[in-house]
Amino acid sequence: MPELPEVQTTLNGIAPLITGQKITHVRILRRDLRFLIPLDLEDKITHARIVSLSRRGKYLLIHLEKNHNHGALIVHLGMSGSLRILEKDHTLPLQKHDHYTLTIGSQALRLCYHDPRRFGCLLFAANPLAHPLLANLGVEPLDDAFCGAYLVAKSAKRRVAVKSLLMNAQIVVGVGNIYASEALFCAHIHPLTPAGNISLAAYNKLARCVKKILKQAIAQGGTTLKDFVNAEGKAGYFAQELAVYGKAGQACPRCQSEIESLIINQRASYFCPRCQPLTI
DNA sequence: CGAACGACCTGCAGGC
DNA sequence: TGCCTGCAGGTCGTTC
Repeated sequence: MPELPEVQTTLNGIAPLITGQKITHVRILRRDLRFLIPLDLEDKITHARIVSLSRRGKYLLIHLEKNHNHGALIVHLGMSGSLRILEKDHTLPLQKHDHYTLTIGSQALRLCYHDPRRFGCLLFAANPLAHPLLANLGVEPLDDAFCGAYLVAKSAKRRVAVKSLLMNAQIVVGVGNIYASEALFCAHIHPLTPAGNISLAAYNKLARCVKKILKQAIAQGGTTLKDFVNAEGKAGYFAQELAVYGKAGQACPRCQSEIESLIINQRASYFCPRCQPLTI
């Protein structure tokens, strides 16, 4: 579910409410997420102060300080995860698939992690950017370093489908299955085009399209297809802006041709055969 | 090294 | 109604 815009939407929602406050209680109902939640996590973060929040790719980082020691919670939402705020007067019991809660401040609110498939993770690291999960990540798509020249350099002599390249987190982070299809449609590039065959001009356009699509999605609060909810438990609105994702058989919004789908790397891909001709 | 693919886990839609 | 299959926003590890 969550790609970069959904993670950013989550960050934007919770940061103003929890920054500067202390984690007063940690409750873990299930530790067996994608990685086991470390057994010493509660000890490490209880009574820590939340210094700030940041994002690296699809990882949400909650920076903490406790007894002059610094570190960060590394949160990943996997395919089906969400973090939401439970207000003090939220007396409903936790729901199925709520796996942990962090009580913030004087019981005023709790952060609650919900994840049916348990592909997400919760870890703690003194230096999160050096953690093995983060250390080898590629550039941020919204940074200036992500540009046509970068894509040309990274795709040299590579024949993978450009959609696979775009979804390779060692190249560029945050672009998942939805936004990869959308960006390629925006850039008029067929998803199966061998990555090494694409010109600088086309890659410049693709980089601009990735940024544009991601920024639009963030502005709309992310995409809700099934169950993504933001920190307030509300849906995102970018789904209504999607041009091709999930729309096989429907009319292309640009040329009215029928949108097609195919499987690339075991992931559904959507494109307009007329707007995105395959040029090998 | 790059590339393809199975694995992890649950829920849901669709076919019979 | 129930059973079965396939599919879902991610990404790591194994294999060729």
